[in-house]
Amino acid sequence: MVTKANSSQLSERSLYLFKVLVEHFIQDGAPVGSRTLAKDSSLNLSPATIRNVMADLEDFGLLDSPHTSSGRVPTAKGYRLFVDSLLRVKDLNSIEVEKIAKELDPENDFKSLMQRTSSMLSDITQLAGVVMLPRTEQSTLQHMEFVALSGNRVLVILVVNDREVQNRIIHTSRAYSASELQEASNYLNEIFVGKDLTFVRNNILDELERTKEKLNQSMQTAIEMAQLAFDYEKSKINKDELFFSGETNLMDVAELCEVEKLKKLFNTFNQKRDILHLLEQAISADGIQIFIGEESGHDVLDNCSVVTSPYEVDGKILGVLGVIGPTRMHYERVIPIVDVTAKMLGSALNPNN
Amino acid sequence: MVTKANSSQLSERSLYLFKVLVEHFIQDGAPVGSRTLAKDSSLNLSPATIRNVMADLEDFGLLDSPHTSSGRVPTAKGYRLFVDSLLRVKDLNSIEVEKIAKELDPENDFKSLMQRTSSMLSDITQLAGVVMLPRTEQSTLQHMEFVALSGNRVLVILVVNDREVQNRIIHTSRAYSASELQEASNYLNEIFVGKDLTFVRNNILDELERTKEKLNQSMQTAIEMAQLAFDYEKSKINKDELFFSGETNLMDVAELCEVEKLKKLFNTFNQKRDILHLLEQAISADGIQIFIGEESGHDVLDNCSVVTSPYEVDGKILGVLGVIGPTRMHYERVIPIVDVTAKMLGSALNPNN
DNA sequence: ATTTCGCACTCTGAACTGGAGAGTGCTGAA
DNA sequence: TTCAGCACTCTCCAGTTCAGAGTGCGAAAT
Repeated sequence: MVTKANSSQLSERSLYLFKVLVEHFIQDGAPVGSRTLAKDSSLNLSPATIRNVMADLEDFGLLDSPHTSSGRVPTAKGYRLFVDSLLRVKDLNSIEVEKIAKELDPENDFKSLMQRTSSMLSDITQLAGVVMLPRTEQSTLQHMEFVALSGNRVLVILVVNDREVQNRIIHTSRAYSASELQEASNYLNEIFVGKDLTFVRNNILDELERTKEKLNQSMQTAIEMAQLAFDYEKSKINKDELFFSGETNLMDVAELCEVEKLKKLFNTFNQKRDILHLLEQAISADGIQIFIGEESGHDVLDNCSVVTSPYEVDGKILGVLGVIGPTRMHYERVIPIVDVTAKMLGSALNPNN
Repeated sequence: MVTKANSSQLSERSLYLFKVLVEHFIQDGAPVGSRTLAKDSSLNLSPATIRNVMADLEDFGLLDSPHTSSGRVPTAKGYRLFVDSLLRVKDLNSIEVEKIAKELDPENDFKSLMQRTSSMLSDITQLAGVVMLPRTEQSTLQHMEFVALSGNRVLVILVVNDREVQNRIIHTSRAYSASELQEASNYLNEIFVGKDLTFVRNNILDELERTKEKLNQSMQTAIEMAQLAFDYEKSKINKDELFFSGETNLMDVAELCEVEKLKKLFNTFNQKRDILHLLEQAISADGIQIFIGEESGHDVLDNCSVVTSPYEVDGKILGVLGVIGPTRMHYERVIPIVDVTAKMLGSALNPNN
């Protein structure tokens, strides 16, 4: 299968025309025909010439025609070329930067900051926004506290990693007084603060058993608390968190507006698993990463692209955020928005500012 | 406009036929014609007779025909009559009761219990499930704790109402040591535990100022903490919480499967406001409450019904849960499910069991 | 050698058609 | 009061047609 184009490279002109075509398609959503492209390109070429070029581009796998006689549409490979080499990213105007900055008020607590970031992303792009906070490999216990509730229940509060708070309620065999619990938590904090949570879970009982000789009331209490508190610990910790927003924006996208497709897409969002998996791939990337259509490996995202960027504090990557939309999205606008948002979220999360 | 029916009451037979019609329609979703109904009713009446009855029912506003020559469909008023007087609720089989019970494991903490309840509701009904935890008028402070974080930040943990935990991070003017914070929280707990949160917010500074004479380090710390911690308190507290599940199930419902309608519906879910408003109406109802179509007053819910029930602990209503689905839903199944779930959630939340 | 023109061809989508099927309302007879 | 008969209405579907947009290719023009 030798390609008809007589050079293995596409000419400057072909690439230019390809770029114009993609831009036109992104704007309109309708397949682009030779006549339209001839007018749009301001190259003073006739439709017939354009047709030849388009045939070449099709041979290169950059274009496709939905049927014998309709205009051309970019393929996934075409989009890839477009975003990699042809796209000129627009700068954000200051109003938009301002708007982003305002939403990312560092005063907010962690979760609502994530939530707001994702909602801001969807708002400003009119697509779906997503922010991931990945499972932290290392969870350092920073503080531990027990609060007595009614009915033999005790509230356990764990502060980990200088920011996260985890609560759970445990049922105990008897009621404990506030001072007993205070003593127990003092005791446990003394031993385990600064240790990794996995370590704590694995060693807490041994540790306490080992020092059994100086067994006293507060120790006994501590043992029961620790046992219960870390019992189903495993299920709660190490769980990625994902914040979505603006899923409904995707309902306006022509490519997706069949109910069946939408249902699959929304179910994928709700399950979170697949999206997490996708975003995890982006976490090691250096900056903006773009998954186009099938590239993501999830066929629900067939007509979708995902634009992501990791966000970091002090050079340490904390998570990934991004935007999910149709393959046919305004990359030149979405890319800088994701980029700026990632940087700003990073600095909003920096405690030293 | 005199009705053609010669009595102002519908006959026993008419009501029976109406019931059969509604059941048939709920099953099939297609308008029911006289022939079909004649067969279904096992009354040995000819289609022509049935037609007369149907005309009467239409005069009463219970039925409607989409166009001149198609079968009849129940109106909102018709559904109302159906669920109020005609419906015989099925008992749940023990397998389903078992399933519900298993999901509502009382070990779980508050939020995830709500979440699981709603997800279980949607799962078992194949509709959308919703659980509301309404704004608590009364928020009693049960415990208060400060944890030092890096970078002049302090984590404030408030335990209120014997179950809820609220966290926020405040930025302080200088770094505080753990023991300083411990002292401050001890001090504040001593004074304010058991008080209403609104009261605390309004009086905390005065209170501390009043006792200024014995001003010392821990007092000063306490003042700064309290000031910051309760500063934007108002925005966090008194916020209703709403847990949705299975919204995508509604995408299968024929009546709603236009993208435009779905979008409006999903946006309504996301905003939560309207749904909260609706559920708040149900909170004072004694048991199961059903909103049919337009009755809800929200026109996004035009083709939807909402079946709700409050759930309570020790006779005190805690919140409302329910199911949202098409008007054409299997009420005889959904109603007992909502009913049982509400009761079981109540008992799962009861600390004394 | 590239570009262009002309032409036959293909495919889509909207508009129209006719017939089958389901259902109705009404009238007059049982 | 019930029912059979009948004319009528409306929907839905399958064809058919037709304009419009676009293509590919060969031959002419530059």
